[in-house]
Amino acid sequence: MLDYLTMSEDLGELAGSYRNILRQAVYLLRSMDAEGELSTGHVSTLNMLAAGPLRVSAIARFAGIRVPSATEQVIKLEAAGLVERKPDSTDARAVLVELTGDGRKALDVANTRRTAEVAAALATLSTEERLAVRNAIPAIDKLNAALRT
Amino acid sequence: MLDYLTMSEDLGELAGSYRNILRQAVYLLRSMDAEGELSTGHVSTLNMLAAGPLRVSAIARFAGIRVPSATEQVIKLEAAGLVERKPDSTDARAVLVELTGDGRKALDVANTRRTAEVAAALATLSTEERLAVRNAIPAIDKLNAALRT
DNA sequence: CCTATGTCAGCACGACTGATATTC
DNA sequence: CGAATATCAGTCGTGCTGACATAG
Repeated sequence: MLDYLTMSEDLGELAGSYRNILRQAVYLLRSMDAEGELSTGHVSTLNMLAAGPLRVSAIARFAGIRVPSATEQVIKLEAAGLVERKPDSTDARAVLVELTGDGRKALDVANTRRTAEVAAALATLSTEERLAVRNAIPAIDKLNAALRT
Repeated sequence: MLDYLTMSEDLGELAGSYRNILRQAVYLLRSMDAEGELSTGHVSTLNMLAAGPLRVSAIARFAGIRVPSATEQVIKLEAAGLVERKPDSTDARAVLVELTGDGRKALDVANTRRTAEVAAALATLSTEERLAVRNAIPAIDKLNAALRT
């Protein structure tokens, strides 16, 4: 009984800490936006396409946004010459969105810079702290998946 | 030399994983917005004020936004009756923003629901996974602070 | 006929820059 | 006078809902 109460208490406290971290993350991501480079949202979308073409509805699902919002993103990226829209030969309703060569280049530039920025911050941690972050990543992944439902 | 290369490689890999988690966090936070309740941004602002009154410029600094954006937030919260603006007796240029009783009540409701949501997700993890998350929080805090600069 | 896919139109929220008092 | 504080005006990005066309 005491154990149960203690654990509940800890869960709430841990949940509060985790909420704080989530909140920080939003501002962090935005602060990594740089002048004349891809925005965070565009980088996310292009990263999804790096593995291969996707339907607009699939982009929406993976990004956690509605289909019309995904359409809008795709239109902007197409106007910038970073993706192409092609018909799906197996389903005439669908549209396949594919990275262009320019898109892949721009994505590489953005990914390199952003990852370097995070790596530099990781370098300021102690070895133990880095280990703690590394060990938590699978659990955080699972946690995020649980929250998404 | 080999060690150095290996460590660099790991740093980049860890940085990429961390970027993935950051990206997820944005959508997670938004998905916790509920109908007829405070938005994520308002909850953040009110949480800052829970400890005591703050200047508009302090709110902007803590939230990582510009002063005009903070002013806008404060105006909306004031219109909703959740905060009050009072003059600073020590500096006539400044404005002190303070929680009202209604603001504290609304904040408690929102915090309780949001923390419960995260706690429920934490409950789906194993004890080891929860421990890994808990152990990583101080390091992630430090990491976020390093990225902010 | 009903569902799935994508687009368009119109709206809301929240950030930004630039300009403007007011006070230190 | 220059710097700091807050506000206002106007703009932009990005999400949403609702309506629609087209294809399965």
